[in-house]
Amino acid sequence: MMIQYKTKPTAEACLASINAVRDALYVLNGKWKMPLIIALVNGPKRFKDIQRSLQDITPKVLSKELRDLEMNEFVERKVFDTVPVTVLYELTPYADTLGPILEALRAWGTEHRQRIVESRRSEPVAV
Amino acid sequence: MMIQYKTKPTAEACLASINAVRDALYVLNGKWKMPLIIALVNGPKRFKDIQRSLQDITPKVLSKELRDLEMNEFVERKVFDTVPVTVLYELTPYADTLGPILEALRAWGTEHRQRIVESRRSEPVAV
DNA sequence: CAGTATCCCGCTGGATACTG
DNA sequence: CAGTATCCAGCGGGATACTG
Repeated sequence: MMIQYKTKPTAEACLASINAVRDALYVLNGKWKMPLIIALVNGPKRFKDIQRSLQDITPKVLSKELRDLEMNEFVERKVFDTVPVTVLYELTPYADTLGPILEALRAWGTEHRQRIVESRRSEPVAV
Repeated sequence: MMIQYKTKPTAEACLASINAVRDALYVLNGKWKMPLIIALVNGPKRFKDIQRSLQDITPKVLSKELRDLEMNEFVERKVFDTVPVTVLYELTPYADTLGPILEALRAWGTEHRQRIVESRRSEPVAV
């Protein structure tokens, strides 16, 4: 059984789970948000450094994703008055509450990749 | 700290985490896949019943999502030779490995909704 | 460095209607 | 019931170029 219920699962409990997951996905949607948060786990980073961490994200998209994360209070933007200007992006304490989600995704993704690789190995080679 | 590392986190470990999460998101992407899986947690369901569980999903989209989940071996489609035909969709054991992800999303989504509701309460009412 | 400005393509996914 | 067919809007998101 996937989700452990204290009591026998009712249709209402199931619906509540579905809606809770939809709420979560609503703010974590898209290709980049969760990887981006992970990129900031080890401490604040600059715009360009995040771009490097995420490999092939374009500045437009990164900018938009960072704004989204700011609006949802996952990320704080800090500007330093240097020349040229320095900007740091830092996770908020609220972002830390995403820990279990990210860890579960990381663990599963690792296993999943392994599974794919192994199934490829046992298949006839397609040329 | 969001993700617990056995040793001091290196840039490589961070990159590995990012890629693992990206792998996971690749097969779980979109608005419906995870809610759909939850809808099947309590046992196999028929097409129409899934549609009802997910409220406003259209048959076209549901059909496509189910095919995607079948391809990734999360769901098995079983046809029964009744009149009219009966089709059941059932989770595979592999879908069960998603348990921690879904539970983490459910728990976080529940808290998050609560947080939003509370912050709304303390704000001036916008008319 | 830290972004913005344009352009644009493809996919997601909704509306509606129809079929075996 | 269990879908498919068509049509279509929106936007996620990439490419490229440019700015303070």
